[in-house]
Amino acid sequence: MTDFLSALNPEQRIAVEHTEGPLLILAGAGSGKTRVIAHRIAYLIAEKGVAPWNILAVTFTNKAAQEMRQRVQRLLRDQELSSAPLVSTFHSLCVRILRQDIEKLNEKYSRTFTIYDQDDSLRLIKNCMKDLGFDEKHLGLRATQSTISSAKNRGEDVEEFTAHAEHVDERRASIALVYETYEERLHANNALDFDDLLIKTVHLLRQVPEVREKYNNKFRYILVDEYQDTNSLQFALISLLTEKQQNIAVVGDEDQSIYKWRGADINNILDFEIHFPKTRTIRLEQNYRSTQTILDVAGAVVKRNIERKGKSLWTSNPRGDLVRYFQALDAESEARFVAAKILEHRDEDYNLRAAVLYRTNSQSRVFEEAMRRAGLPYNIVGGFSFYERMEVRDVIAYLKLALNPNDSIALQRVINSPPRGIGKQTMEEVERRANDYGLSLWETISLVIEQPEKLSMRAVSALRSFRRIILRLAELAGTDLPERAPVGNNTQDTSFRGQEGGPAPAAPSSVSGQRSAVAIPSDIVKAAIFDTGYENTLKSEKTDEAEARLENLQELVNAAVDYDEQGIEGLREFIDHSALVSDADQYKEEAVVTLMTAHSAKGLEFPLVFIVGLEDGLFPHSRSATDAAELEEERRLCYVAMTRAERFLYVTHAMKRRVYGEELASEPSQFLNEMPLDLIEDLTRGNSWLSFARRSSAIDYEHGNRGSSPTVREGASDYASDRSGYRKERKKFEGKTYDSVHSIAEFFKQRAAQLGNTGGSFQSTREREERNKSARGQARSQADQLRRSASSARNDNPSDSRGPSSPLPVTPSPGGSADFVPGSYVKHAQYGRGLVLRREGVGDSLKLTVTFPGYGQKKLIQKYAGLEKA
DNA sequence: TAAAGAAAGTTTTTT
DNA sequence: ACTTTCTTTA
Repeated sequence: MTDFLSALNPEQRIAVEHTEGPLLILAGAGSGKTRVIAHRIAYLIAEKGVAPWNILAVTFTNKAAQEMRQRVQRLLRDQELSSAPLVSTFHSLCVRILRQDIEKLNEKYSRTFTIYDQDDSLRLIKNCMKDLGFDEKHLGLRATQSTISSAKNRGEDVEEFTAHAEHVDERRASIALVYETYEERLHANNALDFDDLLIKTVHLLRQVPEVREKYNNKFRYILVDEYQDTNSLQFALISLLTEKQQNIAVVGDEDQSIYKWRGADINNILDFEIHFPKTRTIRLEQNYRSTQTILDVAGAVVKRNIERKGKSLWTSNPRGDLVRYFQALDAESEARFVAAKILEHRDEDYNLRAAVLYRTNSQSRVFEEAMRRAGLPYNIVGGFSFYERMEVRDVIAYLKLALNPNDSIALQRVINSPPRGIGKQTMEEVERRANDYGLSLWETISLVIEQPEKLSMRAVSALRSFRRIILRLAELAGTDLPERAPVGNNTQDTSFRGQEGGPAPAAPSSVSGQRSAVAIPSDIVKAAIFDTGYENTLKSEKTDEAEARLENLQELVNAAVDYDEQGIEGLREFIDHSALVSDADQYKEEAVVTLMTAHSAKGLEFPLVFIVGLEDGLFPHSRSATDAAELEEERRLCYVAMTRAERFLYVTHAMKRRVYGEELASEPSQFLNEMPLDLIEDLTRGNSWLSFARRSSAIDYEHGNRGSSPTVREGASDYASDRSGYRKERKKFEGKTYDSVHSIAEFFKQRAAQLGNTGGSFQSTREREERNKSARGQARSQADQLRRSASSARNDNPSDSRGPSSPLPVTPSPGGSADFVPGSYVKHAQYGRGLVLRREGVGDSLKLTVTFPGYGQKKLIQKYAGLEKA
């Protein structure tokens, strides 16, 4: 028999052996937590004789669940098992429970409920807003969705939210109305959104003792991964499930909490010992993944967080190489650099897996192109997942309709795709009458065919053919449908589903009178592609794009084959799966290069990691800039990204970047400044932000120098020798020099002060005044200035490089002289001719950001820099 | 009604 | 830059 303990270190062993009672495992990055969970499950089964079906392990992503399953399976490959332990995500666990027992909740939901993913939910909210007559722009569609979602996650139902809203403001009151309508319609569609999956499960467990009892008895041992990211609903769910046994083991790391924005409550892990009094706590602090250097650099960054208990992570791994840094000109050259480096590494070790981690999905495109050009096979996680592709969603919508024709969102999606002559006007009429009668769109269509009223014959026959298609699919799926919609009464009986908690739909008088054998899932999927005319329409297009779409649909059929044995329940599972797969699930271990967001990378590891786009406003993201807590979350995210690396870590940033199609200059990320510079190797050719940061310790002064250039002193070029001096020596120049190097420190201090951080603790009064002045100057639209400078830079016409006497047509900054406006050219004794990008402050503290060819961007104090117009 | 062309919004992270 | 949505035209 396998010895499940010998491969573990002492702490890991305790974590595995402590099987009874609450257990909190505080596991640092790379400390082998997945290993511990897998061993624990195997140990419970093999050594403690626990039945597999009494074990539940919960993760956040399907990918993590799958990995866990495989690991357990590998450990137990010698055992004869009657079943496998349940390893599931929170959401699929909820679906599993609800598909069994939701009818016991007595909220008139049937077991055949539909799951609305974010996109479906957004469409529904949109419909609600439209019908309520709210202006989508004014209220903000997405903002409304996220407000409602966070209310739901806080456990605020419509009544509570409305009660709060009435006293706040009009906007919130409007959202309350949308919330109310949204909930009504979800219910009328027999649909649950992602939040509902958790909410309804918690309700069910809370309100129905018999169900709670059942699952308490079933799941005698519960394990939760990434516990720091659980929200209050997930906590409630876990508490309810383990109420009786209290055999609950959770694994987490406060430094890797990156989902606060989604309602994750860090207190769940911090207060675990309070929630579960007899908790045994174990710390796993030995890192097996990364080199000492990578750990040191990552640790130095996350140490800046104040909201942190702090723990020490150590490793017996070698020091390894320095972290490598590269400053790119723009996003394209950044991507080229990354591709070139991956190729280089592959010359050494052909199987070296690499990851490129970015903050936002929009950054992925350039990297995709660069990889393709370099001939590197890559795998992209996120962005457009397979199940998010239009054609796939369309076919899934047909399938959803086959199982539940009252799903109005699915119906709206496909009623006219492929085009079958049911246009906007027709749909508006159908929707109007659906509202009047209080029927679903599907029911209304049946009614409208009988009584067309305003509708043209053409529209009616189009509707009739659509109805036939759905009836046919429903028949294949074995869904019982009433021959006709309940005609005539205009009461609000919108849900023909079971009033008494039963799955309702009518008597077993199916369409054709006799029930045909239910088809297997893949056949129904095929029918949804062929019988709907979808395939023919795509085929007749004869474009490459249509070709690709057809291939995707073929892929969908292939995916469905896996569910064939399970019959109609298989189809339902197939559809559930399509709603619940996440981006991270597309990650394939075999891929040479994986492109993904830092968020998606959580839980993964790679020998070679690139963290790209380390720029102010991007990473950390500008949306986090106003809030110190959010900035700390960004920092944790950066920490997560860095600790993915096993052997080689690269950090890069670009000088400029297109945002919304506009080119903007970018500053290096403050996180770069937080890395120990002596552990970083600069791969930039020529001058970079980093080389200036290093040189600062060797610079005495730089103001007023003309002609001769004493600026860069001895030792400045061999920064290798004074790497460590940077921070310490910087202080002595405070408030004296305003050269470009100083401005870097100044820049970061300002940033810290804006965030209300303690970063500016050693600033002088004078500096504070300076900052206040410059803040006023900054108030002007940065984008506007850049647009101006960009346009004049493009135009090399000498008349555009006018001196102070004829400035560009820009508003002069308040109170300042009109000299050196953004867009004009200046001459610097050392750097030569440069373009003014930005100006801040007035009078003596007038500062200019100037870009000099070959030297990059500099921030200069006009008074000292000795600038001339050029 | 559908296709083509114009305008506007979009990008933080995700189950 | 790119995609969705609105407007015009056939």
